[in-house]
Amino acid sequence: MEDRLPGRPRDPETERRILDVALAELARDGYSRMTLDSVAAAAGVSKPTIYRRWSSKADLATAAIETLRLLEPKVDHGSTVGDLTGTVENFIRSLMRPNGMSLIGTVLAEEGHTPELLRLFRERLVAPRRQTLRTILEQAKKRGELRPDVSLDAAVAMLVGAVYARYLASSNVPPRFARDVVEIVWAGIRKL
Amino acid sequence: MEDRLPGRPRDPETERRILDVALAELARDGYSRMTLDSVAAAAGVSKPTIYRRWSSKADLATAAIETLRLLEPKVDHGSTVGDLTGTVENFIRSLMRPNGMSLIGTVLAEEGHTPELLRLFRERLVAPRRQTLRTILEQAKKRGELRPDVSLDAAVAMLVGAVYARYLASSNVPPRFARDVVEIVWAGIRKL
DNA sequence: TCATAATTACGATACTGTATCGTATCTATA
DNA sequence: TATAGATACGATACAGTATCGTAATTATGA
Repeated sequence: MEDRLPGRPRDPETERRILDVALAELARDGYSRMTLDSVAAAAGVSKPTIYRRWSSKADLATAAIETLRLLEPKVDHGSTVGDLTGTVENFIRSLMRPNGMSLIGTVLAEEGHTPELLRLFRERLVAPRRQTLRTILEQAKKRGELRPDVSLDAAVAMLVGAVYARYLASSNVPPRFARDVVEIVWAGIRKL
Repeated sequence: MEDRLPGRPRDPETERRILDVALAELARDGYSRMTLDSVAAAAGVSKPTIYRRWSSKADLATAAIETLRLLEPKVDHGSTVGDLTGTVENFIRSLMRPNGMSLIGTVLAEEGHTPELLRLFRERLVAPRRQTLRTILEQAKKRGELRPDVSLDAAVAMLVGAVYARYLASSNVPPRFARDVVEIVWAGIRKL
Protein backbone atom coordinates (compact mmCIF):
# COMPACT_ATOMS: atom_id res chain seq x y z
CA MET A 1 0.00 0.00 0.00
CA GLU A 2 2.71 2.48 -0.89
CA ASP A 3 0.81 5.59 -1.85
CA ARG A 4 4.10 7.25 -2.61
CA LEU A 5 3.87 10.03 -5.14
CA PRO A 6 6.09 9.78 -8.15
CA GLY A 7 9.23 11.84 -8.35
CA ARG A 8 11.81 12.78 -5.78
CA PRO A 9 10.30 13.08 -2.29
CA ARG A 10 10.89 16.11 -0.11
CA ASP A 11 13.33 15.94 2.71
CA PRO A 12 11.14 16.23 5.82
CA GLU A 13 14.01 17.74 7.79
CA THR A 14 14.20 20.68 5.42
CA GLU A 15 10.90 22.18 6.46
CA ARG A 16 11.82 22.17 10.14
CA ARG A 17 15.19 23.72 9.49
CA ILE A 18 13.72 26.51 7.41
CA LEU A 19 11.08 27.30 10.01
CA ASP A 20 13.58 27.33 12.85
CA VAL A 21 15.87 29.67 11.00
CA ALA A 22 13.01 31.89 9.91
CA LEU A 23 11.76 32.28 13.46
CA ALA A 24 15.23 33.12 14.73
CA GLU A 25 15.76 35.75 12.05
CA LEU A 26 12.31 37.14 12.55
CA ALA A 27 13.04 37.65 16.22
CA ARG A 28 16.53 38.99 15.64
CA ASP A 29 15.92 41.33 12.71
CA GLY A 30 12.20 41.92 12.57
CA TYR A 31 9.94 41.13 9.70
CA SER A 32 11.04 43.61 7.11
CA ARG A 33 14.75 43.11 7.74
CA MET A 34 14.41 39.37 7.55
CA THR A 35 15.47 38.32 4.07
CA LEU A 36 14.72 35.09 2.30
CA ASP A 37 18.25 34.95 0.96
CA SER A 38 19.58 34.92 4.47
CA VAL A 39 17.03 32.40 5.69
CA ALA A 40 17.88 30.14 2.77
CA ALA A 41 21.60 30.41 3.40
CA ALA A 42 21.31 29.75 7.14
CA ALA A 43 19.03 26.78 6.56
CA GLY A 44 21.36 25.40 3.92
CA VAL A 45 18.77 25.45 1.17
CA SER A 46 18.02 27.58 -1.84
CA LYS A 47 15.24 30.06 -2.22
CA PRO A 48 13.07 27.99 -4.56
CA THR A 49 13.11 25.30 -1.92
CA ILE A 50 11.46 27.80 0.37
CA TYR A 51 9.02 29.08 -2.22
CA ARG A 52 7.92 25.58 -3.04
CA ARG A 53 6.67 25.27 0.52
CA TRP A 54 5.42 28.76 1.27
CA SER A 55 4.04 31.19 -1.21
CA SER A 56 5.55 34.39 0.11
CA LYS A 57 7.67 35.94 2.77
CA ALA A 58 4.59 36.75 4.82
CA ASP A 59 3.45 33.16 4.51
CA LEU A 60 6.78 31.89 5.77
CA ALA A 61 6.82 34.31 8.66
CA THR A 62 3.35 33.35 9.81
CA ALA A 63 4.24 29.68 9.51
CA ALA A 64 7.28 30.32 11.69
CA ILE A 65 5.16 32.05 14.32
CA GLU A 66 2.69 29.23 14.10
CA THR A 67 5.33 26.82 15.34
CA LEU A 68 5.53 28.71 18.58
CA ARG A 69 4.04 27.02 21.56
CA LEU A 70 4.11 28.06 25.08
CA LEU A 71 6.21 25.27 26.47
CA GLU A 72 7.02 26.01 30.03
CA PRO A 73 7.60 23.80 33.03
CA LYS A 74 4.40 23.11 34.88
CA VAL A 75 4.31 25.19 38.01
CA ASP A 76 2.86 23.77 41.21
CA HIS A 77 4.17 25.08 44.48
CA GLY A 78 1.07 24.19 46.41
CA SER A 79 0.17 27.79 47.13
CA THR A 80 -1.44 30.45 45.02
CA VAL A 81 1.34 32.92 45.70
CA GLY A 82 3.96 30.33 44.87
CA ASP A 83 2.27 29.37 41.62
CA LEU A 84 1.84 32.98 40.55
CA THR A 85 5.45 33.79 41.35
CA GLY A 86 6.74 30.74 39.54
CA THR A 87 4.70 31.53 36.46
CA VAL A 88 5.83 35.15 36.35
CA GLU A 89 9.43 34.03 36.83
CA ASN A 90 9.10 31.64 33.91
CA PHE A 91 7.73 34.47 31.88
CA ILE A 92 10.62 36.75 32.77
CA ARG A 93 13.09 34.05 31.79
CA SER A 94 11.47 33.59 28.41
CA LEU A 95 11.43 37.32 27.73
CA MET A 96 15.07 37.61 28.70
CA ARG A 97 16.14 35.07 26.13
CA PRO A 98 17.94 36.79 23.28
CA ASN A 99 15.48 38.77 21.17
CA GLY A 100 12.57 37.65 23.28
CA MET A 101 11.23 41.18 23.42
CA SER A 102 12.15 42.00 19.83
CA LEU A 103 9.76 39.37 18.56
CA ILE A 104 6.94 41.01 20.44
CA GLY A 105 8.05 44.32 19.03
CA THR A 106 8.02 43.10 15.48
CA VAL A 107 4.56 41.56 15.64
CA LEU A 108 3.26 44.79 17.13
CA ALA A 109 5.04 46.93 14.58
CA GLU A 110 3.66 44.81 11.77
CA GLU A 111 0.08 44.99 12.99
CA GLY A 112 -0.77 47.41 10.20
CA HIS A 113 0.92 45.48 7.41
CA THR A 114 0.87 41.81 8.39
CA PRO A 115 -1.81 41.49 11.06
CA GLU A 116 -1.66 37.72 10.82
CA LEU A 117 1.59 37.78 12.77
CA LEU A 118 0.00 39.44 15.77
CA ARG A 119 -3.07 37.21 15.54
CA LEU A 120 -1.02 34.04 15.64
CA PHE A 121 1.27 35.39 18.32
CA ARG A 122 -1.74 36.06 20.48
CA GLU A 123 -3.20 32.66 19.84
CA ARG A 124 -0.03 30.64 20.43
CA LEU A 125 1.76 32.56 23.13
CA VAL A 126 -0.23 35.32 24.73
CA ALA A 127 -3.48 33.48 25.27
CA PRO A 128 -1.94 30.31 26.78
CA ARG A 129 0.10 32.32 29.23
CA ARG A 130 -2.89 34.33 30.28
CA GLN A 131 -4.84 31.12 30.67
CA THR A 132 -2.20 29.66 32.94
CA LEU A 133 -2.43 32.63 35.26
CA ARG A 134 -6.17 32.81 35.03
CA THR A 135 -6.54 29.18 36.00
CA ILE A 136 -4.41 29.70 39.07
CA LEU A 137 -6.57 32.65 40.07
CA GLU A 138 -9.84 30.88 39.35
CA GLN A 139 -8.88 27.96 41.52
CA ALA A 140 -7.92 30.33 44.29
CA LYS A 141 -11.26 31.99 43.90
CA LYS A 142 -13.03 28.64 44.08
CA ARG A 143 -11.25 27.97 47.33
CA GLY A 144 -12.55 31.27 48.63
CA GLU A 145 -9.16 32.90 48.84
CA LEU A 146 -10.13 35.95 46.81
CA ARG A 147 -12.40 38.88 47.23
CA PRO A 148 -15.36 38.08 45.02
CA ASP A 149 -15.47 41.39 43.17
CA VAL A 150 -11.93 41.70 41.84
CA SER A 151 -11.35 41.66 38.10
CA LEU A 152 -9.30 38.59 37.23
CA ASP A 153 -8.78 40.06 33.79
CA ALA A 154 -7.05 43.07 35.30
CA ALA A 155 -5.04 40.91 37.68
CA VAL A 156 -3.73 38.75 34.86
CA ALA A 157 -2.85 41.80 32.78
CA MET A 158 -0.95 43.29 35.70
CA LEU A 159 1.08 40.16 36.37
CA VAL A 160 2.18 39.82 32.78
CA GLY A 161 2.28 43.48 31.90
CA ALA A 162 4.48 44.54 34.75
CA VAL A 163 7.27 42.61 33.09
CA TYR A 164 6.73 44.32 29.74
CA ALA A 165 6.67 47.71 31.38
CA ARG A 166 9.76 46.99 33.41
CA TYR A 167 11.62 45.86 30.31
CA LEU A 168 10.52 48.92 28.41
CA ALA A 169 11.92 51.02 31.22
CA SER A 170 15.36 49.46 31.23
CA SER A 171 15.86 46.03 29.61
CA ASN A 172 17.09 44.71 32.94
CA VAL A 173 14.48 43.17 35.15
CA PRO A 174 15.79 42.71 38.68
CA PRO A 175 15.64 39.18 40.10
CA ARG A 176 13.20 39.97 42.87
CA PHE A 177 10.79 41.67 40.51
CA ALA A 178 8.41 38.73 40.19
CA ARG A 179 8.09 38.46 43.94
CA ASP A 180 7.48 42.19 44.35
CA VAL A 181 4.76 42.15 41.74
CA VAL A 182 2.99 39.08 43.04
CA GLU A 183 3.19 40.44 46.55
CA ILE A 184 1.23 43.54 45.59
CA VAL A 185 -1.27 41.70 43.40
CA TRP A 186 -1.89 39.13 46.05
CA ALA A 187 -2.43 41.72 48.74
CA GLY A 188 -4.77 43.44 46.31
CA ILE A 189 -7.01 40.50 45.52
CA ARG A 190 -7.00 38.22 48.52
CA LYS A 191 -9.84 38.04 50.95
CA LEU A 192 -8.95 39.77 54.18
CA MET B 1 23.09 92.52 17.30
CA GLU B 2 21.88 90.40 14.37
CA ASP B 3 24.31 87.52 14.09
CA ARG B 4 22.31 86.33 11.13
CA LEU B 5 24.35 84.52 8.54
CA PRO B 6 24.21 85.72 5.01
CA GLY B 7 22.24 83.83 2.45
CA ARG B 8 18.75 82.51 2.33
CA PRO B 9 17.64 81.39 5.76
CA ARG B 10 16.03 78.06 6.32
CA ASP B 11 12.31 77.97 6.60
CA PRO B 12 11.67 76.97 10.20
CA GLU B 13 8.33 75.50 9.18
CA THR B 14 10.06 73.00 6.94
CA GLU B 15 11.85 71.29 9.78
CA ARG B 16 8.64 70.89 11.74
CA ARG B 17 6.77 69.49 8.78
CA ILE B 18 9.47 66.95 8.02
CA LEU B 19 9.61 65.79 11.62
CA ASP B 20 5.86 65.51 11.92
CA VAL B 21 5.62 63.45 8.77
CA ALA B 22 8.57 61.30 9.76
CA LEU B 23 7.05 60.51 13.14
CA ALA B 24 3.73 59.62 11.58
CA GLU B 25 5.31 57.31 9.04
CA LEU B 26 7.56 55.79 11.65
CA ALA B 27 4.53 54.92 13.74
CA ARG B 28 2.48 53.75 10.80
CA ASP B 29 5.04 51.73 8.86
CA GLY B 30 7.87 51.04 11.25
CA TYR B 31 11.45 52.10 10.84
CA SER B 32 12.55 49.90 7.99
CA ARG B 33 9.42 50.45 5.95
CA MET B 34 9.63 54.19 6.35
CA THR B 35 11.26 55.63 3.22
CA LEU B 36 12.79 59.04 2.82
CA ASP B 37 11.20 59.41 -0.58
CA SER B 38 7.81 59.06 1.00
CA VAL B 39 8.63 61.39 3.89
CA ALA B 40 9.91 63.98 1.44
CA ALA B 41 6.80 63.73 -0.71
CA ALA B 42 4.40 63.94 2.21
CA ALA B 43 6.25 66.91 3.68
CA GLY B 44 6.34 68.68 0.34
CA VAL B 45 10.11 68.91 0.26
CA SER B 46 12.86 67.20 -1.66
CA LYS B 47 15.22 64.62 -0.30
CA PRO B 48 18.27 66.89 -0.30
CA THR B 49 16.31 69.25 1.91
CA ILE B 50 16.05 66.44 4.42
CA TYR B 51 19.66 65.42 4.11
CA ARG B 52 20.74 68.99 4.60
CA ARG B 53 19.28 68.79 8.10
CA TRP B 54 19.87 65.21 9.15
CA SER B 55 22.71 63.02 8.09
CA SER B 56 20.88 59.74 7.67
CA LYS B 57 17.59 57.96 7.98
CA ALA B 58 18.45 56.85 11.50
CA ASP B 59 19.28 60.43 12.40
CA LEU B 60 15.93 61.63 11.11
CA ALA B 61 14.04 58.90 12.92
CA THR B 62 15.70 59.64 16.23
CA ALA B 63 15.06 63.35 15.74
CA ALA B 64 11.40 62.55 15.15
CA ILE B 65 11.22 60.53 18.34
CA GLU B 66 13.01 63.26 20.16
CA THR B 67 10.14 65.61 19.44
CA LEU B 68 7.87 63.42 21.46
CA ARG B 69 7.10 64.78 24.82
CA LEU B 70 4.72 63.46 27.28
CA LEU B 71 2.18 66.22 27.08
CA GLU B 72 -0.77 65.12 29.05
CA PRO B 73 -3.33 67.04 31.03
CA LYS B 74 -2.24 67.52 34.58
CA VAL B 75 -4.11 65.13 36.81
CA ASP B 76 -5.22 66.22 40.26
CA HIS B 77 -8.32 64.66 41.67
CA GLY B 78 -7.37 65.29 45.26
CA SER B 79 -7.07 61.60 46.08
CA THR B 80 -4.36 59.07 45.37
CA VAL B 81 -6.77 56.65 43.76
CA GLY B 82 -8.25 59.38 41.61
CA ASP B 83 -4.84 60.58 40.47
CA LEU B 84 -3.67 57.08 39.65
CA THR B 85 -6.84 56.31 37.73
CA GLY B 86 -6.68 59.54 35.79
CA THR B 87 -3.06 58.96 34.85
CA VAL B 88 -3.68 55.42 33.68
CA GLU B 89 -6.70 56.60 31.71
CA ASN B 90 -4.58 59.23 30.01
CA PHE B 91 -2.09 56.54 29.19
CA ILE B 92 -4.74 54.31 27.68
CA ARG B 93 -6.00 57.16 25.55
CA SER B 94 -2.53 57.87 24.21
CA LEU B 95 -1.93 54.21 23.37
CA MET B 96 -5.25 53.96 21.60
CA ARG B 97 -4.39 56.77 19.23
CA PRO B 98 -3.77 55.36 15.75
CA ASN B 99 -0.52 53.44 15.68
CA GLY B 100 0.24 54.28 19.27
CA MET B 101 1.23 50.72 19.99
CA SER B 102 2.98 50.25 16.66
CA LEU B 103 5.49 52.92 17.55
CA ILE B 104 6.38 51.04 20.70
CA GLY B 105 6.64 47.91 18.61
CA THR B 106 9.02 49.44 16.16
CA VAL B 107 11.40 50.84 18.75
CA LEU B 108 11.46 47.45 20.44
CA ALA B 109 11.95 45.59 17.18
CA GLU B 110 14.78 47.93 16.24
CA GLU B 111 16.62 47.50 19.52
CA GLY B 112 19.22 45.33 17.82
CA HIS B 113 19.79 47.56 14.81
CA THR B 114 19.01 51.11 15.85
CA PRO B 115 19.19 51.12 19.64
CA GLU B 116 19.09 54.89 19.69
CA LEU B 117 15.37 54.75 18.97
CA LEU B 118 14.63 52.77 22.09
CA ARG B 119 16.98 54.93 24.17
CA LEU B 120 15.24 58.13 23.18
CA PHE B 121 11.82 56.60 23.50
CA ARG B 122 12.62 55.64 27.06
CA GLU B 123 13.99 59.03 27.88
CA ARG B 124 11.20 61.08 26.35
CA LEU B 125 8.11 58.99 26.94
CA VAL B 126 8.61 56.05 29.23
CA ALA B 127 10.57 57.73 31.97
CA PRO B 128 8.31 60.81 32.32
CA ARG B 129 5.21 58.67 32.56
CA ARG B 130 6.79 56.46 35.18
CA GLN B 131 7.85 59.55 37.05
CA THR B 132 4.32 60.90 37.07
CA LEU B 133 3.03 57.73 38.68
CA ARG B 134 5.95 57.46 41.02
CA THR B 135 5.45 60.98 42.30
CA ILE B 136 1.81 60.25 43.06
CA LEU B 137 2.84 57.16 44.99
CA GLU B 138 5.66 58.87 46.83
CA GLN B 139 3.39 61.62 48.02
CA ALA B 140 0.90 59.03 49.21
CA LYS B 141 3.71 57.32 51.04
CA LYS B 142 4.76 60.58 52.63
CA ARG B 143 1.22 61.02 53.89
CA GLY B 144 1.42 57.57 55.43
CA GLU B 145 -1.18 56.04 53.14
CA LEU B 146 1.02 53.15 52.03
CA ARG B 147 2.52 50.11 53.62
CA PRO B 148 6.16 50.99 54.08
CA ASP B 149 7.62 47.87 52.49
CA VAL B 150 5.91 47.81 49.09
CA SER B 151 8.00 48.20 45.97
CA LEU B 152 6.99 51.39 44.23
CA ASP B 153 8.98 50.25 41.22
CA ALA B 154 6.78 47.19 40.90
CA ALA B 155 3.62 49.19 41.49
CA VAL B 156 4.48 51.64 38.72
CA ALA B 157 5.35 48.81 36.33
CA MET B 158 2.03 47.13 37.05
CA LEU B 159 -0.03 50.25 36.46
CA VAL B 160 1.57 50.96 33.12
CA GLY B 161 2.20 47.39 32.08
CA ALA B 162 -1.30 46.15 32.60
CA VAL B 163 -2.29 48.32 29.67
CA TYR B 164 0.42 46.89 27.42
CA ALA B 165 -0.52 43.37 28.35
CA ARG B 166 -4.21 44.02 27.83
CA TYR B 167 -3.52 45.47 24.41
CA LEU B 168 -1.32 42.57 23.48
CA ALA B 169 -4.19 40.28 24.41
CA SER B 170 -6.79 41.95 22.23
CA SER B 171 -6.19 45.54 20.99
CA ASN B 172 -9.38 46.58 22.73
CA VAL B 173 -8.98 47.85 26.24
CA PRO B 174 -12.36 48.04 27.98
CA PRO B 175 -13.32 51.42 29.44
CA ARG B 176 -13.35 50.30 33.05
CA PHE B 177 -9.93 48.73 32.78
CA ALA B 178 -8.06 51.60 34.41
CA ARG B 179 -10.36 51.52 37.42
CA ASP B 180 -10.07 47.75 37.80
CA VAL B 181 -6.30 47.93 37.72
CA VAL B 182 -6.00 50.80 40.14
CA GLU B 183 -8.46 49.13 42.46
CA ILE B 184 -6.25 46.08 42.80
CA VAL B 185 -3.00 48.00 43.06
CA TRP B 186 -4.42 50.32 45.64
CA ALA B 187 -5.75 47.47 47.75
CA GLY B 188 -2.32 45.90 47.39
CA ILE B 189 -0.23 48.82 48.57
CA ARG B 190 -2.36 50.82 50.97
CA LYS B 191 -1.93 50.70 54.68
CA LEU B 192 -4.71 48.72 56.27
C1' DT C 1 20.17 105.13 -1.53
C1' DC C 2 20.18 101.45 -4.28
C1' DA C 3 21.77 98.30 -7.67
C1' DT C 4 24.38 94.34 -7.67
C1' DA C 5 27.47 90.75 -5.98
C1' DA C 6 27.95 87.02 -2.82
C1' DT C 7 25.99 83.50 -0.31
C1' DT C 8 22.93 80.14 1.18
C1' DA C 9 18.45 77.40 0.81
C1' DC C 10 15.57 75.02 -2.07
C1' DG C 11 13.00 72.10 -5.69
C1' DA C 12 13.59 69.05 -9.30
C1' DT C 13 15.67 65.46 -11.27
C1' DA C 14 18.71 62.04 -12.31
C1' DC C 15 21.90 58.79 -10.93
C1' DT C 16 24.79 55.06 -8.29
C1' DG C 17 25.09 51.20 -5.79
C1' DT C 18 22.94 47.82 -3.29
C1' DA C 19 19.38 44.87 -1.38
C1' DT C 20 15.69 41.89 -1.93
C1' DC C 21 11.47 39.50 -3.58
C1' DG C 22 10.13 36.28 -6.57
C1' DT C 23 10.98 33.40 -10.94
C1' DA C 24 12.99 31.03 -15.08
C1' DT C 25 16.02 27.62 -16.19
C1' DC C 26 18.84 24.00 -15.56
C1' DT C 27 20.61 19.68 -12.91
C1' DA C 28 20.26 15.91 -9.59
C1' DT C 29 17.73 12.28 -7.52
C1' DA C 30 14.25 9.05 -6.08
C1' DT D 1 9.89 10.87 -15.38
C1' DA D 2 8.07 13.77 -12.18
C1' DT D 3 9.70 16.35 -8.67
C1' DA D 4 13.41 18.39 -5.51
C1' DG D 5 16.82 21.48 -5.57
C1' DA D 6 20.53 25.03 -7.15
C1' DT D 7 22.16 28.91 -9.95
C1' DA D 8 21.30 32.82 -12.06
C1' DC D 9 18.38 36.35 -13.22
C1' DG D 10 14.60 40.18 -13.73
C1' DA D 11 12.32 43.62 -11.58
C1' DT D 12 11.92 46.78 -8.23
C1' DA D 13 12.80 49.67 -4.30
C1' DC D 14 15.52 52.44 -1.61
C1' DA D 15 19.54 55.17 0.70
C1' DG D 16 22.26 58.59 -0.35
C1' DT D 17 24.59 61.95 -3.76
C1' DA D 18 25.30 65.19 -7.56
C1' DT D 19 23.81 68.82 -10.44
C1' DC D 20 21.20 72.66 -12.17
C1' DG D 21 18.53 76.47 -12.02
C1' DT D 22 16.12 79.63 -8.82
C1' DA D 23 14.58 82.09 -4.53
C1' DA D 24 15.77 84.64 -0.50
C1' DT D 25 18.77 87.12 2.14
C1' DT D 26 23.05 89.84 3.42
C1' DA D 27 27.18 92.47 2.07
C1' DT D 28 29.21 96.04 -0.72
C1' DG D 29 30.34 99.89 -3.50
C1' DA D 30 29.01 103.87 -6.44
